[in-house]
Amino acid sequence: MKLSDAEWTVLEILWQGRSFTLGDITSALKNINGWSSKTVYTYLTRMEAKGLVAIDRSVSAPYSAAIPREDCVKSERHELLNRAYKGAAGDLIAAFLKESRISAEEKERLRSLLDNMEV
Amino acid sequence: MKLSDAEWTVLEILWQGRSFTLGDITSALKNINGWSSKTVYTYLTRMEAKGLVAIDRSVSAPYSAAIPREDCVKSERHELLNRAYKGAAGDLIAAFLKESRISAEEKERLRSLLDNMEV
DNA sequence: ATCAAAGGACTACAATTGTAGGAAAGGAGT
DNA sequence: ACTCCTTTCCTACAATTGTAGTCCTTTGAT
Repeated sequence: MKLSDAEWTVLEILWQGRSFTLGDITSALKNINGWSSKTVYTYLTRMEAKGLVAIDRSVSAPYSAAIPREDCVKSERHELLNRAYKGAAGDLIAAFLKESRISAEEKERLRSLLDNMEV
Repeated sequence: MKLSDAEWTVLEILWQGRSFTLGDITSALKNINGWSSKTVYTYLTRMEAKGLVAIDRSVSAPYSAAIPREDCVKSERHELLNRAYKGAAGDLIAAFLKESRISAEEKERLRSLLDNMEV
């Protein structure tokens, strides 16, 4: 499931866990990109049709995420891995390592992940 | 510069380095997704307008990439990092490490990258 | 009970993307 | 020079995405 920027933005709100009203979502997004509530509503219904958003019209806060964030994150990871690195995770990880500044604790964490990997 | 799947596919051909004719590209893509040469031509010209493809109509193989692959790979990396990890490279790298099987040599390479990073 | 604000359903419309068709022009073979 | 295949240029058209407007209903506030 390939998300557009806007869809991702909407889901970031919904992934805060609870259910929301249209007003909740609109005001949360107002600070980010100033959409009208109509626009937000359009997204919500279109995203319901795609299975990204759940709408329970019988309750007062009807909107919630229908897909876990981790699923989306994972598919973005795989997209990058396959598109840009043809599956070569080592190269990808090396590229991120080279261009990121990583704290000493992070380095420790990664080192121990490496050490504890089953080959 | 955000590439669609189709654009990425076209560029993968062009990134093979040399210049191409329309026929070259069409037949290279035929095995992948069977586009008509009209479709390929449409992509090439649209992508020229976006600065992704260079077309030199005065030579016999007019089409080549106008943007290096590494630039696109890098922007995909950043997109993932910011969208899904809010810039936390350590988490992202950890996720890739956890879900990939990496050879012993790769592990060595990564370990020494880690060791040689300036903090 | 009334009235304004919020929400829902439907519609709209331009830009982008995916996928070509047709007509015209150029080049390669005979 | 004639013909055929390829390439170019222009046009088309449906689906998706971004961004609402309208009109009707509901609900909360006084």
